[in-house]
Amino acid sequence: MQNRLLAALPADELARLSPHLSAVELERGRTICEPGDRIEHAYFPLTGVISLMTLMESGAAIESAMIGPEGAFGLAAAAAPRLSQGRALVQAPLRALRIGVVPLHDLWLESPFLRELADRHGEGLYAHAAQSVACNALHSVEERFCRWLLACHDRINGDTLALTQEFLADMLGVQRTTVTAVARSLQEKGAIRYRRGQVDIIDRAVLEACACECYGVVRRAYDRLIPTEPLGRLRAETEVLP
Amino acid sequence: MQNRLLAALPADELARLSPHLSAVELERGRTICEPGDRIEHAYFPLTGVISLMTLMESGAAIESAMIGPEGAFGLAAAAAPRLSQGRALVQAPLRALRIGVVPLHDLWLESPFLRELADRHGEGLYAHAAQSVACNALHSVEERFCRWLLACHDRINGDTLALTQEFLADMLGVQRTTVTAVARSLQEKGAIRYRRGQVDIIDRAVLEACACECYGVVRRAYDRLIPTEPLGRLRAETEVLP
DNA sequence: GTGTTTATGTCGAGTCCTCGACAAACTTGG
DNA sequence: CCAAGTTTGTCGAGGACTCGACATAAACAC
Repeated sequence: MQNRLLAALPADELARLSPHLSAVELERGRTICEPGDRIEHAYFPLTGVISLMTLMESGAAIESAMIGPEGAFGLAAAAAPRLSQGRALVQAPLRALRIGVVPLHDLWLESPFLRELADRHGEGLYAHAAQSVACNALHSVEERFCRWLLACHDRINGDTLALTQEFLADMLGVQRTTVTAVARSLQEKGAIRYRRGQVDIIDRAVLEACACECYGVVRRAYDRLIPTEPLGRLRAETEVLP
Repeated sequence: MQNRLLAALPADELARLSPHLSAVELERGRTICEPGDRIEHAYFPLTGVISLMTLMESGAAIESAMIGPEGAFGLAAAAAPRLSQGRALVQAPLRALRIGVVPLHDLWLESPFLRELADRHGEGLYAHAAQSVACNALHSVEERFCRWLLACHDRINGDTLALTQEFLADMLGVQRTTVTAVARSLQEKGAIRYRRGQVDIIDRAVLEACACECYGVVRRAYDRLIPTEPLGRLRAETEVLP
């Protein structure tokens, strides 16, 4: 798997970035940023998931958006120093290319492509969060559970997610007992199999049938926003995309 | 009241923008953009509220963020042509300065201040949406109702909001009967008074006590992000802000 | 004023989810 | 193997909100 943002950069610009990119692997559960931390590096996932979490006074931490190989964490800091709004948490084991914000800023100054990609990525994150606002207001826990599994599955290699029900309950902002009930129901439907701390995706079709529209909406938004191949000279400046 | 983004621009740059700014007044209920529409103008509210709504297949339309004199609609289109993600709806009667995306883009090309403000504003919108994700998952309708009223109150002149309970129910993504019950409860507490199609804010302190933390969190996020006075030459590029 | 439309009030059954408590099963470390 | 910790299963009472249905009241058109 490769990173879609890096893949969208023209080859010569990617070559300029390369000397500053270093490969990192981060285990599940690691936090990249806490709220208010200054963003020091941008991460371009190759595989794995970074969850952007909103922290509440009660201690609850809920996922507001998800970043995988289709995007990057910290891209907003390419333009100017930024503090992290929420917590950035490694949700599924991460292989990523990392770059300091200073060299990233240097390329950002010179590359209209990178600037355009950063803007589009920001739009994608907003689209994800905005959809989740409505999703959390309107959809059942089962629908949201399936949506979340699918989004995660898209961003990892393999069909196995390492996570506890307790953890997932936090991400969705619901009780653990509710997650237990939903997980059992989905297992009976043949969509997943789970054991202690692990969920296997058995049948994506069933999951998609049980998920709300939000999964597809967000996925299509990213597909429109983030190209899958390098931007041509003209396209970046003229093509009308949301 | 004036627009905080315009107020944050250096005087000479604002002067360059001025010839292209035209004053507009839009009545409540008017839609500025539907999903997928190309954004043609940016709006800098002087007073009033633009709601960014997420539309669902069911026809439900839920507010994901709110724009008032602290921000602008369509600023993302300053960088490059953009399509509207959701519906932009005039929520409270709007007096705004409007500018075509073309002249806005021209200044954007030359002004690092405008670019920085646009980025920060995008961060603010994301913060608003991300907070709402958690809010909708965790907080009661009464808390969210109060939060919404306060946010709206901040952005208008006066203490009266023209809206029906049905409409507010849609915005919050709940049943109208639930809104009716909550409104009555708040009236009994002396926080508001309402009649057909109208809500008066009587006691902000009571509303704040009944609202969830999200109101303050989002407000402080905007206060950090969007300056209240013109950016100095150095500040825009160096000051560390989220 | 009259009739129509729109907004609000009310009621009750039903559902989804919460919240606390505790038991059972698995995992890990000594 | 045993003890400790963690994860999952289960139960039940209760609450918040849904959903449909219908009554009432205000605003508006004519």
